[in-house]
Amino acid sequence: MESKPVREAARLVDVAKRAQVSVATVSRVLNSPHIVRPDVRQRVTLAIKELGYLRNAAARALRMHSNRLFGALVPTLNHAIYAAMIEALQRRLSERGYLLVVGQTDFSPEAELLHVNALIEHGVEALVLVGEAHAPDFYELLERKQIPFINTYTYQAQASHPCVGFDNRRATIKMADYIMDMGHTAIAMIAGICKDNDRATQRVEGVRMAMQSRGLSLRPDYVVESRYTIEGGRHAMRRLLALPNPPTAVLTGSDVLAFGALAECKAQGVRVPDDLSIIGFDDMEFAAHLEPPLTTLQIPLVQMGQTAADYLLAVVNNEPHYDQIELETRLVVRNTTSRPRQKSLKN
Amino acid sequence: MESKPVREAARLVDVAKRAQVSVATVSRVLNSPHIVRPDVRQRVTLAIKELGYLRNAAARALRMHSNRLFGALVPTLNHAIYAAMIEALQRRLSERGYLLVVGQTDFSPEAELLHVNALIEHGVEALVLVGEAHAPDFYELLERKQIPFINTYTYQAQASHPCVGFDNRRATIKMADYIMDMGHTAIAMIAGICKDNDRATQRVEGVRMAMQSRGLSLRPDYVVESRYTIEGGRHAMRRLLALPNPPTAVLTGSDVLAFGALAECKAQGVRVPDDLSIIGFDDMEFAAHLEPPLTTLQIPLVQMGQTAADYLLAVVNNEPHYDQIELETRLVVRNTTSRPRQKSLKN
DNA sequence: CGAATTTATGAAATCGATTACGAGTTTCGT
DNA sequence: ACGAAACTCGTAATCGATTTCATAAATTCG
Repeated sequence: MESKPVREAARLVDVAKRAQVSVATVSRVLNSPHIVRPDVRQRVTLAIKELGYLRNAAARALRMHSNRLFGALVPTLNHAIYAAMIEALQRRLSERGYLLVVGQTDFSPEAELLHVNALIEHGVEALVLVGEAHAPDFYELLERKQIPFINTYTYQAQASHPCVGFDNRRATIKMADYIMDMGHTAIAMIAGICKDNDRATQRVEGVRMAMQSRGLSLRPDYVVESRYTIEGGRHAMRRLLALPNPPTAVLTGSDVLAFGALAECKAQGVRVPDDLSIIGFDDMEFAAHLEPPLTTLQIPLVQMGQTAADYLLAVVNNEPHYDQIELETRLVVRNTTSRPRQKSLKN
Repeated sequence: MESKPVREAARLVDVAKRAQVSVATVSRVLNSPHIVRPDVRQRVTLAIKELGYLRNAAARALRMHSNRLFGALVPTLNHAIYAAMIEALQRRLSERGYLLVVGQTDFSPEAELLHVNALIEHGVEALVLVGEAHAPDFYELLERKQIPFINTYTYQAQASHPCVGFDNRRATIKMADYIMDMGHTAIAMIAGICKDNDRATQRVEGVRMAMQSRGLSLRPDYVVESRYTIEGGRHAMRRLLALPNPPTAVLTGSDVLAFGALAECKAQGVRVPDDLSIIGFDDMEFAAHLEPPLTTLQIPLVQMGQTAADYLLAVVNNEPHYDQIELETRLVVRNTTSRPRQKSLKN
């Protein structure tokens, strides 16, 4: 059918030939149109349109040492909190003409290290990471390759690496203080899996610290780790309710866990908040629509994605910027928290 | 501080020099190690390690006309169904040594067209798309540039483009048949925004077709479109309940909408399923944990992502493949559906 | 042990866009 | 109308990895 074997993609020289100019000129109308005479510019623009010419980014990147490509490594995209951050990040980058390639680490530093090699080979100019705990080789590699990056979901004023987010310890301290102010002392924590997860670990630490500073202590059997699923939350709550002395308040490391905890309570006839108070973490959309509406800690996910983008954009363009950026969290009090009852649960 | 201005990144020639071989040889140990003598290979491998050499993908892509880079364009990452598909897609691609760049179209064909140019310039070898309705120029561009692609979340045996997913009409027909079999005739639909969204549109059509084939018709005021949020679902349900003759069953285009619908019912004291039946769409994790557990249609999101990856991988490697792939949906009956009551709701 | 193969290696061309440098052209003042 | 300054534009080198082709080394075999 096809008579002439058409070159699938028009190149700069093809445009040049058609517009009767040199490749340099075509390149110029592409990159700095103002230095090209209007009539020539128009001829070239026309040729570009007619041929449907699109730049070859590989050639451009090779010559320019820049790709307009950023990378992001998150534990998984299948958790709303990461997806929401990435959504905002991608959107902002796209506005600035950058592309985003995503990788998933499954909460594993080894997987992260593996991924980052591929990303660097592909010439990403900057990286968005999650958390501050990365493999030792990881930081070393980024340093050696001079790749700007930023840790998200984490903040420490004295952090030795760029970061944007919030202090995970202070976050759960806020939750614990609130619940202790209400009079609770039997406080449990349903956390994410802490291994290789600095955020989950710090959230538990925050609760522990807050309790200790009031002379209380976080009992080991009151700390249950679980995967970030509703089922995980249910399972953890089941364990807590089976204890001889169940807690009167349960703090969680995620709204998803709180969802599960709440569901299990209802299944077992434990009334929330009368018998038991629950606090979530993230303030996802469903939190306000649970029954009763969930008291939780709001996290600025969208702002975090945008800020991460802005930070890296500033760095690669040599613009001024702060290296540690703290964002606000906010305790949203709804109806899963109340003062503890006088008598203990088992009665 | 820095005495000698170290070249930030080692190149192939640097490795060659250090290993006392030519660049050709280094390239060979990288790409087809078996054809180079073991001792030489070892020397080269050592040099690569010592220098921390990483391939320059731009140069490689320029020469090879291939990037090991795929693209995906989804409406948004902030909806679990897209995020879950992308998660599976990315995972599979990563196993095969490919990177994935993601873009978001916000359900807008124009945004999609804009994005795809950037993706092609960056040399993506193949594209994963959502739905079958794309801008006219869009298909033409992909055709001209010879970029393999596949439409997801959609299936038609006679489709003129590659696709993997399910027939959205048949999906809601299944739901409607089920609810009609139970005796319902006053059936409403809470759909997504249908403009520029072929899946949402077809889901409404499916309900309409199923009803018509039993001599019923879908009343215009029983179709409410709304954004894919819980609040959107609540709002839509509020509209339906305010009708002079509210429906006895509500089909939805998403579990998120069903969540909202259910929440609104509870807020208004409408008992589900006694007064009103609700069916979701997607079978997300929370569906099983709502109160009562949600009857819904299960969608093979993970399988869809994997299959899309496998399809495109097969195409770019000239392996055999089917162009239209149908995946199974399954009605998961839980407790938000029952026979309608004898008397109408308003009584 | 030397000729015929087979195998391993290197030199150089190539992919496509950018840009320093220099040549050619226009503008302008006097 | 002539020369200087200001613009435009084209030639050719360059980015780094791959690969063809030719040559050198190793192996086989009579």
